[in-house]
Amino acid sequence: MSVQKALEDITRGIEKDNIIGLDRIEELIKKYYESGEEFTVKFGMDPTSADIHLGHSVVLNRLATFQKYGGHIQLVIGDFTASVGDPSGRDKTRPMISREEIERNAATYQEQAFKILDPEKTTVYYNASWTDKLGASGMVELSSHYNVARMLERDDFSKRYKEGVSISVMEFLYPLLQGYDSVVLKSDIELGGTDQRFNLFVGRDLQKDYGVGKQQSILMLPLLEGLDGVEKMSKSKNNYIGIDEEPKDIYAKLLSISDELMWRYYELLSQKSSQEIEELKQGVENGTLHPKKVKEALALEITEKFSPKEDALKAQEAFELQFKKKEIPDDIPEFSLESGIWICKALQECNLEPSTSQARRDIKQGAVKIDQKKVEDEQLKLEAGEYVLQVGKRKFAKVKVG
RNA sequence: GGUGAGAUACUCAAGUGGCCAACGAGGGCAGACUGUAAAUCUGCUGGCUUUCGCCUUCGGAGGUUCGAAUCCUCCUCUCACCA
Repeated sequence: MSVQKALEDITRGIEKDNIIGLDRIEELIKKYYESGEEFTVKFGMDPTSADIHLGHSVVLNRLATFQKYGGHIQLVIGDFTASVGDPSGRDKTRPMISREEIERNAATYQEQAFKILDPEKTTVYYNASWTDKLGASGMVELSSHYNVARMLERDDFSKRYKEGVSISVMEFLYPLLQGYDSVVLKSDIELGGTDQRFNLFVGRDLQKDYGVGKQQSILMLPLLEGLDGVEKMSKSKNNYIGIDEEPKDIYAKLLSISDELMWRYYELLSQKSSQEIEELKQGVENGTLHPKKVKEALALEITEKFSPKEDALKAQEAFELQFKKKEIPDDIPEFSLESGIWICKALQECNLEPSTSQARRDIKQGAVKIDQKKVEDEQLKLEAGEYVLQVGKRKFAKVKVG
C-alpha cells in the first residue's frame, strides 16, 4: 500500500479547506511505513447525549482508517468539558448536565466506539484527569495563552456579541480546555466535525504557544446527510439511523437511500478503499454492476459494524423475504382481540394506525391487507381466528381473535 | 419605557361575521411505477363503533351575536421602529 493511497483513503470526502497540515500527515505515514513508528490521532467526544446515530460514526470510521496506516487513536472522553458545554453552533448558552448523566453517556460512547475502533490501537482518556489538576492558577495560566480578539473571530461568538446575546465567560473556556487536551496528549493529528473548526484550531495554536514542539494537523469531516439526502442527519429531523437500532431496521433504512446519497455514504462510512469505491462507481456507470447490488453491499457492511455478522446476514435475508418475495416477516408483534371487533379499531389496537379515522382512510386507499388480501370493506368485523394484519408495506401485526 | 405589527393545524402561510375542520406550499402517510431507491403521477393528511352525522381546534381568559379564526375587553408571548 503506497503512501499516496493511504492519503486518499484518509482524506476522502473532505474538502481541501477542511484539511490543515496535510504535508505533515504524509510525513507521519511515510515514517510509519519506513520504521513502523506510530503517530497519535486525537478525537474528543463530549458525552452530552446518549443517542448516537450514523452521523456520529463518520469520524469513528475515519479513525479506523487511520489505524490501518499507523495511527494510534487518542480517544478523549470529555467528561469535564461536557459539564462546561460546547458552544459550537449554538446561539444560546447551553444548559449544564449532571455528573451521572455524563458518566452514563460516556460508557455508551465507549461501547459504541469500540464497535468500530481497534482497541489495540486506541487509548481512552478522560480529560477531567488533567483538567482537575489544573486548578484555578492553571486555568488562569491557560487563559493567558489566548486573547479575546481571537475568541471573537469565531462566527457564533461574534454574531452573538453583535446581537447582544449573552456569551458567558465559561463558553470562552471551552475551546481552551479542548485545545489543552491536545497540549497534554501531544497529538499529531486531531479529527472533528466541520462544526469543530474553531476548537480544533485553538488546539493547534495552544500546542505552539506551550512549546509542544509540533502542531497538530487537522481533519474536519463533513456532517453526514440524513436519509432525505438534504439535511444533516439528526434525531430531531427524524432522518437518522441510530446505531443501536435493530439490524434489520438499519439494513432497511440504508437500502432506502437514493443512489446518489449512496456514494456519499460510501465515502464517509465505508472501510473500503477509495480505489475499490471508484471501481464500484465505474461498474455502475458502464452497466456491469446493478446499483441495487452495490447498495446491498454497503447496507451489509454498515449493519455488520454494529451487530454480529450472523444478525446482519439475517437482517438481509429477512429483508429479501419481506420485500422481494413479498412474504410476511416472522418476528412481528402479536395481539389478542375480541371477536367481532371492527377492523379499524383492530388496526388501532395493534398500533398500526393512530386512529380509526386514519385506518378508514387507509382502507379506502387499499393500503390495508389481511393475510395478504386487500381489505375492501371498511365496515368489516373480524371473526374468531388468526390473521396477519398489514398496513402499507412495512407495518405488520399478528392477531388472535376470539 | 414609548409606538406599531403579529400569534392559524407538523412547518410556512391564506382566511377579517355564516358556504370554515379552515385555500395553498412544504413535510408526512398511502397507492401506481420500481430496485421497499430516486424521479414522476394520484389520493389522504383533527378526532369519533361508523362519517350527507356528531365532537374538539385558529396564543389564553372573558364578552357581543341566532352565529366568531374573524368584532370588543383584558392577559401572555414574539417581532419591528423609537428612546
